[in-house]
Order: sequence, then C-alpha cells, then structure tokens
Amino acid sequence: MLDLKFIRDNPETVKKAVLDRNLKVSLDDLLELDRKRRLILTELEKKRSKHKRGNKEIGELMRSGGDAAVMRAEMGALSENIKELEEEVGRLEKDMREILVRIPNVPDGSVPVGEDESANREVRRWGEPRQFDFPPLPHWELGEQLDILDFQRGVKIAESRFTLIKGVGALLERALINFMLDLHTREHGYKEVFPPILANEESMFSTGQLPKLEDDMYRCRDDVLYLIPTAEVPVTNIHRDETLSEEELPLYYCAYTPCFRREAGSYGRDVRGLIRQHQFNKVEMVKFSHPDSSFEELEKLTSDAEDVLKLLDLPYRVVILSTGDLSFSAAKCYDLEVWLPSSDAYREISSCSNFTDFQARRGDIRFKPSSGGKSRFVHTLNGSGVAVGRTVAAILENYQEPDGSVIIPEKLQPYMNGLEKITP
RNA sequence: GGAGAGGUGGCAGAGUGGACGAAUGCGGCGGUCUCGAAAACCGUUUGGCCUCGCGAGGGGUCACGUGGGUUCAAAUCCCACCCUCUCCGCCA
Repeated sequence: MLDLKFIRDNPETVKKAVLDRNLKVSLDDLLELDRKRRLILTELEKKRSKHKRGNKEIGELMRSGGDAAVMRAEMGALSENIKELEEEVGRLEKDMREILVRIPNVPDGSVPVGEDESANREVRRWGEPRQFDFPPLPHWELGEQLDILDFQRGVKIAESRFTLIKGVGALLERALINFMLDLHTREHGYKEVFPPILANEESMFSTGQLPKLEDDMYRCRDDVLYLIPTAEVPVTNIHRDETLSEEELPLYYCAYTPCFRREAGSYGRDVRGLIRQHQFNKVEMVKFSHPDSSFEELEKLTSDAEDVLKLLDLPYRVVILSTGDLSFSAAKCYDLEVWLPSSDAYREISSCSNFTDFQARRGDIRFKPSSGGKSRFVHTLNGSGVAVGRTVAAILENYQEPDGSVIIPEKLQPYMNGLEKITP
C-alpha cells in the first residue's frame, strides 16, 4: 500500500507506475474522494469539538445542581448531525480503501520499463550449460525410471499437479532443504524459523496476497485461514504491528515450508514434471531492512540465493524483471533462472524482491530511529533460497548419465548419507 | 467440544457513566549530584488522521481487543465477534 499523502503529492509518479505495470486503477477517483473526505472531516471535527465542550458543560451544570435540559436537547441534535457526517466519511474512506489497496508499489528507477516478461533484462550468467553426447531425458522420465517420482499416485491421492516422491527422491528433497538451511544460517547470517503453514486474512493482506491473489490460494472451509503460497507470508508477518529498534536492523530470517498454490489460470502450462505443482517445498529468505540500505540488501539477498546454485554447480542466469512482469508489492525484483535441459532454456528457480515500505505499511512494521523522532516503516525483502522441487528437476536433468542414473552434486553428498549416484 | 476468568499505554496494574489519553509502579530518555558509576531527586515518555505555518511548532479530532447499540456524555452499561488463560473431555 502506498502512502495516501505520497499519492496526493505525486499523482503523476503513481499514474506512471500503474501504467507501466499495465494496470488500471482509478487514481483520479481516489484523489477526488480524498478531497471530499478532508472537506467533510474538517466540518465533522469542528462539530465534535463543540459537542465535547457542550457535554463537559452539562456535566459541570449537573454537578452544581443546575438545569441542563436545554443543553441536552441541543447536544442530542448535534450528536445526530455528527453521526450523519461520520457515516459519510466512513463511506468515503471505504471507497478510497477499495482503490488504495489495489494500487501496486512504485517500481524503482533501475527497473526496465516494458510490457511483460519479454522486457526482462539479463543481468549476468554463471556456469556453462552442459553439452550432452546423448539425448538427455526430462526429469519426469528420469524420476519415473529411477522410481523416485510417482506422478500417477500423486494424482490418485490428491489431484493433478501433486506428486508422490519416493525413496532416494524423498531423501534428495530433504537433503536439499537441509543443505539450503545450513548454508543460509551458517554462512549468510539468517535465523531459521519454522512458521505456521496456514495464515489469516490480515497476514495475507499485509504481504499483498489479498485482495488480488485470493483465487490462487487454498482456503479452509470452516476457518478464515489460507494455506500459505510462500513462507514470505508468515515470516514477514512475524513483525506485523510491531515497532523494532533501529539497532536490530537488518533482521535476516530463513524458513523451510511447503507452499500451496492453486495455479488458477495456468492450466495448460508445465503440465508435466515438478515445475508447476500445487504443493512444493521452498526455503525462503526474508529481511527487514533500514530504508537507506534496502537496495544493497537486495543485492546481497540475490547473491545468497545464487550461492545455492553455485555450490550445486547448476548453471543459471540472473534476470531483472521489467515493470510489466513485476509482482504487485515489489519495487524491484531479480529472478534466478536455472538451466533446464528439457526446456532447453533457463527456468525460474528463485525470485528476490525489495518491497520497500509497501508491505511494511500494510502490515504496520516500523522501527524507531535511535536518534529519536518519529517511527518509520522498515523495508521488507524476500527471496527464494531456493525452490526445492525445481532444484530436484535441475539436478536430475543436469546430472544425468547415459544409463539413466544421476550423479549427486558433491556438496550434497554429505546430506545424502554419502550417496554419490542414484541408480535405477 | 463443555465450564469459568479475562483483554487498559513498552511492561505490570488501577479505574463500574461526566473533571480519564487515562492513577501508580517498573522500564526507557534527559537532567541534578559524582572523578566516574550506582543510589537518590527533578523532569519527560503512544499512535493515526485533519488543519494552520516556509519552518520551529501550534490547534483540533480519533483510538482502553474488534464491530455495533444505549446515553446529552462510554475504558466504564448492553449485544455480537475475535483472542488469551484455567479446569474438564478428546488427541499427535
């Protein structure tokens, strides 16, 4: 959510931001509602002030044994009038909020302007995609041959886009989670947390999933709780409605959680394999940063995610998302894309974003400057470090051998009880 | 799931219709004292919104879990909801 005052003072900036994201928001309506509201509010507050003074007088009058009947009637009428004005202000504020909560964050100046993902810009590449001297198999075929991925039974148990992971595959999943968590906690300074996997409306609102992405989430039937689509939600909400001290910034958290997405609107895409699942595992990094250093923190965060792929020796590239591809709450975002032979392309495996004060304002997360003065909103950031299922896919495909076996990346072997190779 | 208790400022805790944005204590901050510190003493200590002002700052209003209601007037009375705690039941 943007600051209403900021919108009032910089309507053109906000209009451009909305336009660059190919969104439609009635900003002029908002500003008009805002003008009306302030006008009425001033009148309302004058009347309230009068009402308060009058009530005090009645109190004094009655204590001194006087007759307050006339005053009471007068204040009664004023009270009715105040109620009407309050209702009107309430209506205006509701209408304003409807618009306000749907205005996206303003992209940072360094973000390329463009229609969609085609305007994303590659920032750097790491590693060389392997040249195969045999036809490489897609991970879903490898996984079935190795009897570690069972797509049919996943569907039987739940529905399509759910997978049963078996045997060494399950071990691999678990090894990757531990490997990533150890890396971030031991080498990168993150504090590990294990949060609730269901979150309430307020939490979903503060990170920006609600109201826009409601249809993409699983909701409980009898409770107003949603399965989290990412650990970003519960972890960012750790400090919702809190005021932190300046000295404790920046705060680094990481968490492993399963994630749940309905993938509404992507029916035909990536129907095979682990790339697009309704349930997947992810290790997430979340930062609460001082506003002055959040963009530096984003670079570090991205590099922390890159380390996962470097240590696993998986070729990848870093892409900066254009305004048209940027998510609702983000001001700037880097995607990490890992090389996937079955796609003959780089595919997203991590997304690292700076949300500036956008989520902090929605969730009321502040810090108190140590020099004194008013509390300010922190900046929040998060990034996948990284998506586990897609990492499994990348390892299977990039490390496959002609006989259908798969080498375990060296750094992962200790986490696999020393296993060096998965064989049928 | 059943029964009961309760939600007040950073924390503890008073306040059962008007003088209460709210006693008191603790903590925090500033000061006095001191070579320095502790103690003691003095002062200070919530946030949102509106408005005036170039600014420093001033004025106003709202907020005692949330939302309604009663009343001239609500932290205080009524209703609904949410949350926490205790006991019982069930349970990994």
